[in-house]
Amino acid sequence: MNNTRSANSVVVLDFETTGLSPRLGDRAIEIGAVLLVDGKVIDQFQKLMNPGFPIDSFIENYTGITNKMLRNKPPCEEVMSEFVEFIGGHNLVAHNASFDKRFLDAELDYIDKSYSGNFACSMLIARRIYQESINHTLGEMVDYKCIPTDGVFHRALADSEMTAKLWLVMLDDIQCQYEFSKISFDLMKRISRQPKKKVHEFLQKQLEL
DNA sequence: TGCCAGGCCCTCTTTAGGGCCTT
Repeated sequence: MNNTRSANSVVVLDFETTGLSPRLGDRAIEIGAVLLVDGKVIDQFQKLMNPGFPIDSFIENYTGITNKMLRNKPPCEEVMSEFVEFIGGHNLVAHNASFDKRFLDAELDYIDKSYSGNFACSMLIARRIYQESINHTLGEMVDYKCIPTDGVFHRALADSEMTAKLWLVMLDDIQCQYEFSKISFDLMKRISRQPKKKVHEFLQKQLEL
């Protein structure tokens, strides 16, 4: 179902992990993701995984994921083998994508697998198009854009669903403000790379092309 | 030996420093 790449499809993902750095031994403990096609969620993925060592109390409190919950869960290698099939050839989105990309790359290295899609970062785009917001955390963006939630934060599927909604709101806002008939994933990536002060000028120029 | 995230981005910048984001 997910093995084809569409210009209008993207997998929005979020990891919960044992810490901030795979290079220092941190591992994934949960992956959540939704597949967006033509602006609609048509599939989702959520699994807890056992990192092979106890998680500390900070992570238990931060995520609500406990050592007891992970005790009988499959190892990261097994879950990530399933998840790479879910990703297929789709492009990828995450909030602060550099973090999730590091963990995705590290976990797939363990099982000698890879993916072909490109990453876009919803946080970098939000910083450019919502420059007046006090900050650009996922929680603040949800409040700022009045995005409905079920009140769950810092769990992988809930955060990936909120990021997906934010992604669609940003597409809609850009499309309405600049009267684009269609906005590609590649254009969103290019927006995220523009200097903040030149984003407006960049988008206006795109309309003239 | 001991320490340890790392990419992005702004500014009192570029021979740097520090805040923002993610867990």
